[in-house]
Amino acid sequence: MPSFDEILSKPTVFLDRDALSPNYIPEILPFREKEIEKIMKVISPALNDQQPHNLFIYGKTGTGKTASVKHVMVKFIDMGKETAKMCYVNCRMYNTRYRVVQKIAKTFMPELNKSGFGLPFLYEKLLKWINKKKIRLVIVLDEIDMVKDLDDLLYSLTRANDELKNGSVSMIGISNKLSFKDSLDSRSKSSLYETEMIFAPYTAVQLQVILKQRAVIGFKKKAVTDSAINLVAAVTAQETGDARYGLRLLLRAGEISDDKNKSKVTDKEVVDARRSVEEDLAAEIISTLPEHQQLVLLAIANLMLEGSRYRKIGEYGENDVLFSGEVYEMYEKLCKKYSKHPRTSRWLRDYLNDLEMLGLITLSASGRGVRGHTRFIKLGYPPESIRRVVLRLLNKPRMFESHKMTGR
DNA sequence: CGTCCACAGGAATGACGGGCGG
DNA sequence: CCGCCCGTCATTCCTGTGGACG
Repeated sequence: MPSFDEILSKPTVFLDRDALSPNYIPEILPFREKEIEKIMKVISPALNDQQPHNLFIYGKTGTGKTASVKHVMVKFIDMGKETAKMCYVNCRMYNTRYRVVQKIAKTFMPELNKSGFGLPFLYEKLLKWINKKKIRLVIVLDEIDMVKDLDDLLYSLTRANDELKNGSVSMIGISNKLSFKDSLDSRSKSSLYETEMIFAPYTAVQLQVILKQRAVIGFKKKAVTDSAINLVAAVTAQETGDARYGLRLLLRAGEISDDKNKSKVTDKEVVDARRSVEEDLAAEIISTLPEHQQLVLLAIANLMLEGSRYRKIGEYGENDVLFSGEVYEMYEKLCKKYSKHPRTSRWLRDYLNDLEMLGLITLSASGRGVRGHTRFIKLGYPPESIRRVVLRLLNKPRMFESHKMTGR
């Protein structure tokens, strides 16, 4: 049995692992100077007792949107202006109008930190506070496309400005989906898109610089070869250009070196790391999913592996697409196996949309119809990985929420 | 040409749980 | 403690779409 001391005294290539976390905000964000300046420009009126324009930021995952905004936020707060406030809301967690408003209200008025208050009550309280203190409030809505009743939320927040005699409310919306723009009604669209910014994906060369910057902080001197970093950058650029992916790859490569008691991270570790990172990313998302959604994923993965009832090879171009009907059948079968009560097929249709939002599956309209309206379903990750991950979660379950009633 | 199939997604409903005021 | 309000989630019911089929 090893002791903690033994484990901690093991040699390691790391200096500060936190620097490799996607949440780490470095002093300098390379290749985002212009973007940061623009964000500062947009919200600067708040520091001057004026109402800033709303801002919408679009860019693929891992292009530094959140990091840039948070960077600006730190500077904003450093100004120490009493009447200028910023509030960051991650809409993945606060995904309804109610939850968002509650989050904002409780950030500034901790005494409201409980549920049970009605939305109008919280809203009034918030307005009163802004009005009384003449606050210029800037709300950052990260992953704004996750909000289910976004139109209502935007309406409430814009309308606030009509009701306020003093102070104002502005928003910064951040999204990695362009398509969700269409689902907004035109009034909220025009208010949210007063100013618009686009973050382009990093190029391989830019990724190299970014990764090198983090590696210097995160790893011991000379612990990573230049060639390994370049490989990570190349692989990442080739995948999606998602800087987060690159960081994770680097971190995992370091862990592999430590496991093997090597003092250097080389190309070989990067290659090995690549295999496990993909599965990790999926596992992370899947583990936060409710049980029934996991079963749906398992159903899809099974069908992809075993072949589908309707599908004839190559019939609809891609030969690995599924219909929602067969997914539901398989899901019912799995429910039986795990003795859960299946939800209805109506529920499934809504949750397929949710899973698409998370990037776990892809839905595409069959268009000029296979069967009227039907969507093709594809997995965003290799089915073997998904199956492995879900089975692991299903069998050794639930440290949280285990007391929740499942059946009926 | 009408009907049916297989699906999409809107609206209404009801169970549930937290928190309030009395 | 009770009844009530509120938000959330799943179910039920329903209308709409468009190719296949008789």
